[in-house]
Amino acid sequence: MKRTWNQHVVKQENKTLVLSTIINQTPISRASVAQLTGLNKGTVSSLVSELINEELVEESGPGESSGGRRPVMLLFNGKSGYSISIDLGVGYILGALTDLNGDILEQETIQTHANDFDTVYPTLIKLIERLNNRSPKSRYGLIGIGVGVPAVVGHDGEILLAPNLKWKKIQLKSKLETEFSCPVFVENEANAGAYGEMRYGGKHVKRDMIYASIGIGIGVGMILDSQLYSGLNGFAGEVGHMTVEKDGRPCQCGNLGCWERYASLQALIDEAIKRDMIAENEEAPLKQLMSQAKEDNQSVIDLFEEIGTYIGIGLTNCINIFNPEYVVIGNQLSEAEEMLYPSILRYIKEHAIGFHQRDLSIERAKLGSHSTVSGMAAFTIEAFLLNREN
Amino acid sequence: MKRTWNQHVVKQENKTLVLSTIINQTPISRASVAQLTGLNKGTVSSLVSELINEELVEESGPGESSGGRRPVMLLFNGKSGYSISIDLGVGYILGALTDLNGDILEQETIQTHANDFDTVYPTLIKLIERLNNRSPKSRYGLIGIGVGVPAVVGHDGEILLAPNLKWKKIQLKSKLETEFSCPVFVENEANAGAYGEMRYGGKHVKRDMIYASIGIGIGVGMILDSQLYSGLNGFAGEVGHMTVEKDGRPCQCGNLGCWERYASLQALIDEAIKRDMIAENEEAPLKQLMSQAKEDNQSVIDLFEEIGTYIGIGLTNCINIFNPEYVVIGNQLSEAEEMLYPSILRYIKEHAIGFHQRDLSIERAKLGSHSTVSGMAAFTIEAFLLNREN
DNA sequence: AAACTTTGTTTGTAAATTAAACAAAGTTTG
DNA sequence: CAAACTTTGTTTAATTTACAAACAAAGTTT
Repeated sequence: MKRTWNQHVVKQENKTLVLSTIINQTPISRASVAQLTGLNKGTVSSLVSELINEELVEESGPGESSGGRRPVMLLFNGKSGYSISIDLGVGYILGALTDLNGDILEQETIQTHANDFDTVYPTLIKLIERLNNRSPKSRYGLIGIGVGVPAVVGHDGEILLAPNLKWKKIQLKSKLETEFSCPVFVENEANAGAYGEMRYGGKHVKRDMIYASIGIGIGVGMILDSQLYSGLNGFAGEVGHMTVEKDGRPCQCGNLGCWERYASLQALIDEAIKRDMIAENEEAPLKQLMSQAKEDNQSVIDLFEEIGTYIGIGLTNCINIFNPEYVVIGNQLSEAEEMLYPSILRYIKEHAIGFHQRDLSIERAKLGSHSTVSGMAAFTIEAFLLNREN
Repeated sequence: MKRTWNQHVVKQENKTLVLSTIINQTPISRASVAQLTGLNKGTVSSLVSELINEELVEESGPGESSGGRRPVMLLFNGKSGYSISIDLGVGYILGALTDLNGDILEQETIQTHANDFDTVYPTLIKLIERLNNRSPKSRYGLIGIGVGVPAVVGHDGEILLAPNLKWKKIQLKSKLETEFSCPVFVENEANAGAYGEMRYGGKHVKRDMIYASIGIGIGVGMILDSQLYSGLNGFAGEVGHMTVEKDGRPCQCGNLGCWERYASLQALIDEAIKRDMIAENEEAPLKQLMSQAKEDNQSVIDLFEEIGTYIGIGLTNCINIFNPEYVVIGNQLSEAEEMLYPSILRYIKEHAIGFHQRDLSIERAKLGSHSTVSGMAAFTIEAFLLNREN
């Protein structure tokens, strides 16, 4: 007979609750799980034994007694499956093989010279195949593939527009699903970065967070109430095109005075060229400028301060609008932390609403260049763990 | 014996589901409820009979047959309880008595001349008492009181700061709860307005919406995924203090170039005085200016266009950030629709990201000056209907 | 008028949680 | 050091709830 739908849902939810409690509080005893979740000890016991059968949970040795029988500690088994995550950037592809803990086991970066899809796609396929071949044997094998792209991505995983890659309307998700017969997730790179920083970027989960991905362009991922917010069509967060100066510099997007034109890596490069600090075809412009600043070149230092101030302006807007707990700065420009942060922090301190500064932290991305890849891994893993029909 | 928690929750959720289906699709038969919710016919029958006992649902006559036995139509009974909602503004208090449908049965506006709490509070109490006395007899009586204030309100209902009222740290919620022994809800006026427009402002519920309350100041309420977003400490949405011009006009908040300094009613008045269009102590400045504009006073028309353009700048930022389905403009300045909208729409059309314009509508608040009051009613009613322990 | 349809109720069953008893393995205390 | 207490984890019986299926009621169609 078919399962009675709602009872089934209750069980599934409780099982998921038990599993995520074990993941978050590992190692933990059955008794503590029961106390934390509010479920009955018996219920926890039976659900845990199912999870052990499914190889998602393991018993480790006995723990410390607290005045009675010693508890049997439970561990989440992150080795029962693997995910492959890709950070598909402009000029590079970063691929990573992770276990279900999100820990990176293998990784590979490829420098790309052409960005057109027909060149990139075969490279991508081969990269995924190589990573997959290097994955250890496991019960569930490859549980999914996640790809982060600097693009406007629809809710259905379609790449609608990637200006810097010059891509338009590409069904990457369904192509990869056909190729590898496993679930595929495609997301905006800043959204993925935000999620990665929330999940793996610190001791405790961050409920309300703004992740500013400041590279060639600026993207912002928003975590609101512990959930990624992505708007009606799945392409919110184009905060880079927020007006910060009326009748300001023209932007490709058609607007004037966009934040991105003042506070991105591209803006830094453009200004540096204009001011004869670097050559137009400089290979590593950011490194060049950073070393000049370290050599006390005052005009370069001033330029960094200018850019920092503009970053501060945009972040202040975000803070006033969202009142987040954390602001996390990631992607390439965050490498110039030393030169930029003082002016960023100064602007925010002087201009953001006082209330909103009370519980606010501003940090550099803890995962460095792996924010996006880790976020995509988290999406993939959670989709697998939370939506199992079992 | 105590209820087994999770089974209880399932039943409660299903009952709530049945009830909201009846509310949203009224009139509807048991069979249709079963089909819409996916619940079994028997389950629906038993839940409906409980709801009828609780006087929340009524049977009306038989409906149209569709080739078989005629269905018994079910109606939501909005008369089994009443809520009182208050829009506590600067210079006025608007109070309304509503039924559980959110329909306003009685209302009263009081013009206040002093805004200090010790003067306003007794007036407020008397207003609520008068409205309560006028309420019909009903099973549940006064199910709650909702108050919308132009203030930063904490999650616990404390008024932290209301600059225009010059209030600070006022425990309005607990005071009123002691006074009237019923649940009390205090919310920011723009948040309430957003919620009101979502619930009662049109045929279908709006999932992603920005409600801009443009009065003396500017507040913005955000509905994201059908939920009011209010940030970590419950005081997000101070979008009025978003920088739109670097090194621009100074604001009381301490920042420079805040949106509110360019696009609010106060900004309109300030500029009009500066340009000698109205006197400094003009009683109804907005009406004055509107009639001047209607008399083809070009410089006044230009001023409205300027303000409209600035409103457009801020709204464009919101659109680019949130990618909402609807932008709704409410509060006093929305009365000047005629003079402002062309320039607002023009700016947005020319500057917002194209993708985000695809499914976007920009509207004037459908509920006019009742957005806030209706939103507070919705909060109160839903808290009652959805959180009954029964 | 007989056959079919749709609505709504009733009845027996299956699934899942819970409480409570019990077993196991420590710790504390007199 | 043994008896008493504590904590952990399992087992069992009871309870709750939803569901499927049968049934009753009230139409429509042929």
